[in-house]
Amino acid sequence: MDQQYDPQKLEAQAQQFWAESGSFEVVEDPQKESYYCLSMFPYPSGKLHMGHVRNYTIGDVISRFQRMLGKNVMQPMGWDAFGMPAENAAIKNNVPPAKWTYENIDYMRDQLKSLGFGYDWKRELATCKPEYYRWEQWFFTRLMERGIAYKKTAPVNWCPLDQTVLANEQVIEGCCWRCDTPVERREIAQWFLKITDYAEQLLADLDTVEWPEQVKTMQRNWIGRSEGMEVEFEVPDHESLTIYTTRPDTLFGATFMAIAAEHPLALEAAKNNAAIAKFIEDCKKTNTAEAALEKMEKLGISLGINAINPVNGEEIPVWIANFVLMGYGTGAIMSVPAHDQRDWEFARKYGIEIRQVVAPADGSAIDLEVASFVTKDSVCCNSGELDGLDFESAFNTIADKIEQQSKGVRQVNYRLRDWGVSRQRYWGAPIPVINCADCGTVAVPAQDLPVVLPEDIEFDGIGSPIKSMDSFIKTSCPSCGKDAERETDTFDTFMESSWYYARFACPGQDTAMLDQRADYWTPVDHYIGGIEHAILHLLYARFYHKLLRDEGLVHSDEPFKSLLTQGMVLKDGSKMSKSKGNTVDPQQLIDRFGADTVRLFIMFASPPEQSLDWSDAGVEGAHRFLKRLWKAIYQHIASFTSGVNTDTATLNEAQKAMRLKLHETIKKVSDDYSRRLTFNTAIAANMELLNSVSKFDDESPTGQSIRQDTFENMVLMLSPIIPHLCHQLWRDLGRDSLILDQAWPQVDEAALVQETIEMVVQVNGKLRAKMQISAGADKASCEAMALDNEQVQRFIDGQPVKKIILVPGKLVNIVI
RNA sequence: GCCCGGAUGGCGAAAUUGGUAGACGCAAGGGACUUAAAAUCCCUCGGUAGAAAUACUGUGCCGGUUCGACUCCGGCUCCGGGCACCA
Repeated sequence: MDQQYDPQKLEAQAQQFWAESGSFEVVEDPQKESYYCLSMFPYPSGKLHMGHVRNYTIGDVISRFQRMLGKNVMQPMGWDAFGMPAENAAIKNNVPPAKWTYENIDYMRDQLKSLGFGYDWKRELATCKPEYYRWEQWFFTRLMERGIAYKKTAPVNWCPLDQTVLANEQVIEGCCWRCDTPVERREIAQWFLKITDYAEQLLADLDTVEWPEQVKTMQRNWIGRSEGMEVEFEVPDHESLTIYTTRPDTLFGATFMAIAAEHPLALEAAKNNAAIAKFIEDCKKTNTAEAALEKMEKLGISLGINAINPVNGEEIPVWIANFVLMGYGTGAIMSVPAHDQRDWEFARKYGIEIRQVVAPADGSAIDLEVASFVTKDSVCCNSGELDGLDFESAFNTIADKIEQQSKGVRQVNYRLRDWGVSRQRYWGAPIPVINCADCGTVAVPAQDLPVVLPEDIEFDGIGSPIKSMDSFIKTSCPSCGKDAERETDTFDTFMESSWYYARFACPGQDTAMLDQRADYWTPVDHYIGGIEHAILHLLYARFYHKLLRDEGLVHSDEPFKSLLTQGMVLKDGSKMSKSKGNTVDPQQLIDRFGADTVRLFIMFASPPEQSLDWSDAGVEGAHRFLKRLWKAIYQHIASFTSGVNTDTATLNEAQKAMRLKLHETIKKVSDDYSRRLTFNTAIAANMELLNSVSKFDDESPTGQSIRQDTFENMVLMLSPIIPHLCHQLWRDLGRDSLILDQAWPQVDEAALVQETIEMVVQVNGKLRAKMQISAGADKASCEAMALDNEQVQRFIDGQPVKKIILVPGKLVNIVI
């Protein structure tokens, strides 16, 4: 064993050993319990950032720990390789997106290897490769057949100068990022997947997964199930207006109707009213992002026509309002300003009546001059036969009546909208559709797949190059054989990331999307990734898994059994990003301190779900611990001769205390690794253990054996986090087995038994004394000893004791 | 705007089921070793008062429940994440 800890040398050796022995290559083994540990694959942006290092270290620690529990662990890695940054880089550096992407992948793969992650590299995939996306294209054609994929118009951000579609992130304060032209909203035909058909399942199955409650709540809110009614309002001389409301109990309070700018009734009115046409035109000049829509000023214009309220026959005016969207519900609402805040603001602005029709159930007063009153804990008033009824009774009474009169129906609605998968961009998987003048949209037949994205292109950034590439576009109709054109839109990159986890199980499969190996490995046992993916990616992947199931390709309902959402990596209180200039390059730290130091610090600095504030000084602290550990073991083996021999019957007090500390640590650390996933406290416990064993200077054969046993267990416990160092130390401790294949340490319950314990004594809940008492002491003797304590007597000061609360083994609280 | 989180010493954090607030580490200060520095080792380290023992006080703010609250409840403030074409 070297006297000095030399991470560069030792890490290179360990990594070479793992690569040469194929230590992390796995195959299906029905005899062993499988464990699929997956970290969200990276976008190959150039080089690893600290968020990646954190994500992949967490996954690697869990994988190595599960392997020590005897499971058949699969941990793959790949590349989420399509997306806009490659296009941006292409413009900036004048290099084709494909070349840029492949070079980044090569560089980042080396970085991952230098961090010692235990990936099965034989399973590596990149989503931009035709052998990957061909199955996505094939699956899409299956979804077209099943009616899950369909085409409809939807709004996009449009730059009128560049004549191109913009992503939300390319719209800066309402203007095009490239030419600063004000952006417009434009309706174009796009492909959608009917995720709304699966809304109920996506909601219900959330109860079956072990995910953070926070994420489940976010998904529930996103799906947004609501029970309400569609109600029809007659409009004299026009088609009637159907609205959706979750509050039919407030129908008597409707004082106007509001419809979307794209609503047929609005478009009809615009034909002979210039002011209305102008207003509709203005509505198009807003961003399509929800945040922008919600923050903009509420504006409207009256159509000058009235609708008839079916509950009381009242005529109320119809307005166009910019906060009503055609894509939600029916594109029309009834407005009850007294009991909806948006309606309230709108009514105040345009001087519309605010009529209270429900009051707080607890009888408290409300002030409609200040704000609307919206809770469902309410009682009806000013509402005819509904007066005095609570929300539920009023809902049912009015719903029954409206349904009897055929003026509306009960309706469950979801906030969730169908998934728009078309992107008007170049660097993505081509949508496998051919547009024929006679046959319409025709799916590309399976034998003609993949539709390969041309990679050798000139990219100017203004529009996708394949949109003007005849060699790509011109083809013949698979149905009638006549000249036809390919679809030039590509898929949303969430399509690729929605099924990669299943494809990892089936490397080399080139005749099918998935095979039976997917059933051995999926669902993923543990999925690890950023909290920023809590809704979109995780919801789409859940949806896709159900689609795969319904196609018979997998046989489970959910893709990810348990989920760990890691927090952000921050520097000086804000997220590390290039734009803020506060990034720390992991590579420099790896080169300087070694991968183990980086892994240790990142796992020690905070628990995985919390944000992590980067500290360069903390890294040095982590490095110091590794040097201390090395030195302690070096000194130990210099004098250690005997084998491990701990005859526990004859131990002295210090020896018993050392074994107690070791087994307390094993117990705590096992719980931290398996149940709590708090690796920071697992590391802290091992630091304490090192501090204890360093003070344990018993050089007797028994003492040495206890020290050897302690070090062996410490190295085992730390090996998932600092695998290179532990790989070496295990051998230096005289073990010729491979630490990777060692079993996780076992707690010796006998070592945990103590004769005396410390109890805390409180007077009126305040800590006043501590006492040593025999572990088996009964209630009475605990109380007697506590009352007898001098310090306690001082605080009781002769006052009568009202009661004594005893928490066994912990504390006595004397109440006076 | 809507949804979801978070806030504990100079800093990162710990306190797992309502039961000793600050484990572990960083930084800082003092000391040992050294010609010197680095490295290493030892000591101190929430605040106030005190030589000390110790006392009081302290977990973003205001209030509540409880023998007992960082932990539970109600109301705020500030910070972070997501909001459907960033991944």
